[in-house]
Amino acid sequence: MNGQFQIATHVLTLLCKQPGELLSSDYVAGSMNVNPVLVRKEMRKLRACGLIESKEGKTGGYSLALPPQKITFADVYKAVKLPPALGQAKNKPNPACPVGKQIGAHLDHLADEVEAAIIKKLSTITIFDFVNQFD
Amino acid sequence: MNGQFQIATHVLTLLCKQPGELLSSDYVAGSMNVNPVLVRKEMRKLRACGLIESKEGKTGGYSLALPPQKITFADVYKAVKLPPALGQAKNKPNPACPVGKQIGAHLDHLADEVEAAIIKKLSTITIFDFVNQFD
DNA sequence: TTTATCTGTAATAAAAAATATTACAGTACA
DNA sequence: TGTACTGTAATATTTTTTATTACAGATAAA
Repeated sequence: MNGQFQIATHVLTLLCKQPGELLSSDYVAGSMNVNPVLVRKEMRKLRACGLIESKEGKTGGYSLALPPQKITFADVYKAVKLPPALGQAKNKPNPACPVGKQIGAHLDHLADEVEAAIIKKLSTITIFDFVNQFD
Repeated sequence: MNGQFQIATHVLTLLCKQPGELLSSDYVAGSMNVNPVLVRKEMRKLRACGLIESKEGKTGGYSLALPPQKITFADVYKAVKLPPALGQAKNKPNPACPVGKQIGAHLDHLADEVEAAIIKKLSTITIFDFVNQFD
């Protein structure tokens, strides 16, 4: 189970709904029953990609760095860096086998195509679109 | 790390390259440095979806149930049943929060769209295409 | 200037998932 | 009847994810 994308999306949704306000990791974590440190870890990734900003110290917290119309889920997906959708083999196949020798490269190519398809789909949906679905 | 899709693809590739022969789980497992029981588990899924056939007893083993031109990676992906590409949250968000109350349904919808995009892409590539890439 | 409340980060523990191993019943062929 | 497979369960090991604890550093307010 991997809820990193969900954490990132939840925070971005809250930030989008409360523009101007700085939200703390404790507040967000409470709103989603998750540990505050996990929230801060995801926020680090989002900040590294320029999607959010953070302020330290008392009255510190997180805010959007871009208008929500400019943030797509492709940006979120890339920032969060989930494991590949098709998984990843742990063991090296037998190089003496003609199939084993080559299959790694072909599987990598297939995985790349799938990641590209995911990103293409996600790039069509912004945080703004997502939040507008809420009542 | 999840190598189930890779195991299934590796076996299907070997079966495609050696048509008519029955391959044993031990043979395949040795060719990819993986445990034979894992191979048999993946084969059960592929058989449940009608992609392969198996024969018990001495001289038993696995073979394709369809011509490789008829097997797409979408079939493989559905058979193997990987965890969702966007992950899945473990904890239920706070229902008292207006965002927490609704976000699950919206995230599910997004996940469905991504799975559909993956399957659409994978449905364009057959095992036959894949194996033809090999020297 | 001191205190309170945040972020940032590391270290460690606990929980969950994937893989490996062992074991053995059942099947089919020689 | 012995051999070599599949099918499957039970268990152990390894890996990954999540939770917890701890604390340094930053910033605002008392």
